[in-house]
Amino acid sequence: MPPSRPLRADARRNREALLAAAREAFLTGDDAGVEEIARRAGVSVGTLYRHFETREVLVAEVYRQEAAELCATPTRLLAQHAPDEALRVFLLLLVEHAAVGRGMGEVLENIMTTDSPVFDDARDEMARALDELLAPGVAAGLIRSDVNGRIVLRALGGICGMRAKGWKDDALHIATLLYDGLRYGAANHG
Amino acid sequence: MPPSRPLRADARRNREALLAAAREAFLTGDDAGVEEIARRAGVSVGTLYRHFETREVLVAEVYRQEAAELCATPTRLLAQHAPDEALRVFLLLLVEHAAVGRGMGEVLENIMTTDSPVFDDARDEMARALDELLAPGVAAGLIRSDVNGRIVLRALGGICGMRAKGWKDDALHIATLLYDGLRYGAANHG
DNA sequence: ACGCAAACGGAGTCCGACTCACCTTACGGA
DNA sequence: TCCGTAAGGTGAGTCGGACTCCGTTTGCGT
Repeated sequence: MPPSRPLRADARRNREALLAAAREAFLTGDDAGVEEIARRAGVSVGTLYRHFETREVLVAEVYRQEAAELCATPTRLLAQHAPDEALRVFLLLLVEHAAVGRGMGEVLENIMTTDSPVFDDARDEMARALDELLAPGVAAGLIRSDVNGRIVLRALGGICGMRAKGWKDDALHIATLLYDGLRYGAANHG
Repeated sequence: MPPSRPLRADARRNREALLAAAREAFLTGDDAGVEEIARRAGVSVGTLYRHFETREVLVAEVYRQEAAELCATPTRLLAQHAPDEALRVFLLLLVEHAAVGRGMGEVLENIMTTDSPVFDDARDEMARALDELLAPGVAAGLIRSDVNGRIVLRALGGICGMRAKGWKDDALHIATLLYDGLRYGAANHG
């Protein structure tokens, strides 16, 4: 049920501006405070808090859109690759995605490693996308059957949260380890 | 070079008390602030900061001791198990260790996924311990050769940072995936 | 045009890490 | 044994960032 009454025009504009400013801030990882985000959006903190209960909710909202985009790729990958290869490509893609800005990685980590209801939507969506990616691999005996989207999601969380200097190479390396782990117990593995 | 002059008696006592209070607070995960830790140690914040530059340094110091204990186990495990089994047991042990208190997990995550010089000692020590554990497995063809302690450490970081409710089961599951990933490319794998 | 609910502004509160100017005390030397 | 002094301790205060509150402004239905 969408809000009983549509937003007033100025309110909708401000909401958009806030999301845009927040996206800019979070994805480039310049960890701006709420004050700064509001300023860049041309509104006051009060307005920011009218639209988003907490900073975290704003973060979640920004990221929900990114996640939606990411969640659309499994279908595309499955159309172009064998199930196991599609999974491998997706894992690497995720690391790339987290690498765009440090902010992104932190949000991904929060989505993946916490229970926070704020991220429920994004989490469910991504788990579903991963299930979609895993199922054909399992069916084909390329992927072990004792895993599901949620587990893979949680396993990826750690990778995305890495904050060390040479983290991207390490993350790719670890994604490969995880991928191989996912194939290890498969019917046709070897 | 240890401090040019030994600590005065009262200073040493207070330092001990602070470490004890901090250990208590961090390992039980009741995330106490510096004020509270100082209070429990029977000193003021000023004194806390005389001994530890920042809260993080205090955390690091508390954890260095835990890490040292953990780092001693690989040798013991190798004496009792085949190299690959020793590695498996160690990974599970680490999850148990992180489960003791939520605080511990967070510190482990920081050690593993950041570059913070504050944790250099603990990190080096743990990477060395893991190398010690990996080497015989690689030599025996049971573990793939393209990994090292640092990589495994970073991979584990994510697991330890998990804050969700049913995290421990998931963590064990993921540790298994990682373990299998580490065996996947081994000479004798299959 | 008018009224008013919806939305906005921004000074102010809260909270936790951290600082600093001043006070206290251990302890080595006379 | 007592003194000088530097090491050590104290806690009110600063700082920064998330969040709140209420007086003011404004879109929009009538």
